[in-house]
Amino acid sequence: MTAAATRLQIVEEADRLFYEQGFAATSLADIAAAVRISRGNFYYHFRTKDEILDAVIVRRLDRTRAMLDGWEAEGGDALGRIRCFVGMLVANRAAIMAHGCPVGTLCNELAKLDHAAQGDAAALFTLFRDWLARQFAALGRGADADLLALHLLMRSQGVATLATAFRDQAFVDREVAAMCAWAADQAARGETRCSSSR
Amino acid sequence: MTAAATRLQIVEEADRLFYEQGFAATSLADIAAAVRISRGNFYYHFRTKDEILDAVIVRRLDRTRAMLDGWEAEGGDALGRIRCFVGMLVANRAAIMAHGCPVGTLCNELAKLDHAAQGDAAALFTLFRDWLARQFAALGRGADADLLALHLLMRSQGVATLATAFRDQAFVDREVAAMCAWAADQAARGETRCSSSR
DNA sequence: GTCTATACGGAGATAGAC
DNA sequence: GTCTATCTCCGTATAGAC
Repeated sequence: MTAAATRLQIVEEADRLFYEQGFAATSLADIAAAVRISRGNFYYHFRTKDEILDAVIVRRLDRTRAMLDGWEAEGGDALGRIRCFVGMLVANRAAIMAHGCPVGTLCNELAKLDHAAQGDAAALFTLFRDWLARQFAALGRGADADLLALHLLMRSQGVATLATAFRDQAFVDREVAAMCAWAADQAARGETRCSSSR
Repeated sequence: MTAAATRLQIVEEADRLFYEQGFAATSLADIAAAVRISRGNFYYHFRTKDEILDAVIVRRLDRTRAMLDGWEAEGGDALGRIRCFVGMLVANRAAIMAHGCPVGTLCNELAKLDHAAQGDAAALFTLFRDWLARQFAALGRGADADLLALHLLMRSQGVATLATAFRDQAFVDREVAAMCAWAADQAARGETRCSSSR
């Protein structure tokens, strides 16, 4: 096995386990068992557990950027792209009901640990925030695009937290529909403003 | 020191530390140091760490009930009582930006640990949910009072999570104002339905 | 690159003196 | 009731053979 391949596997399994069990509750032994290497080998690739966390966050940032770029490339309109974002809650419903939102729960955990990587994890939110703001701007809501982005991000986080606590699929579906309706309404207001300013 | 007094102090300090640092990250040594007892003494009052968690949740349930009863007794209308709920986000803003919502973060952590007390922690949410539903019912929204309650609870959770990640006071204040406006709008719809059905 | 063996500290929990 | 001393296990991390 090449060093890069093993390293990648470690990061992949760590990513999954940190999400499912949390960062602190996941031991290096857990990760080593998942990758099927010895605990000792581990330290050839990373010096500390925190270094793995950094690598996991970098991986998540990369994959999130790729996902957002993919939605952008699909060729729909901005409202359709916003629906892609909201659709994550449906696509990952089962995982979210079991383990919450990967971003929100990581940020919460690192905040409680007062961990140095707090800011890096929050950058994941910023990626979504800025991307959403660009979509709202494209809908003619440039003036408060960032506020609308934060609002939608906020609702997705609330849905994820309650979905985990209550394990209620119907609740998720209802709130997702409400978020889509809200987004469409915001888009309509953007249109109105355009035509009224002509 | 009487047994009851020491026990109470343990639960109080554990409550605070579980909130600030998380359940798993708080050691019995941390709690013992805060209460200024030895680690050994600890086991005179509780057999396991999980038993302390149970006691902390019971305490939180009791205090939450008392708080909700207090808002009920203050004598305002249902809309005012809903504003009391939303106002928690402002009153506890600093703590929430540092450690998140006590209920949401506990539920998230216990879900990841697949902990037996998951359901007990979720009962804290149910307390707020049912209380809010009663307020919406009083506003003439009996038909979808529970859905409205869940929606408001959802938004409060989303605000708490993003407040922790971004540490943005202005965001909290804006969303709180939006929640109050939304609640007033829901109340108005309740009124309308009443008058139109006359 | 990967392994085994091990050091070392801190966790939860117990025993028994006072 | 509270203490000190101790047990055992598991965590991260290191050393050195292969």
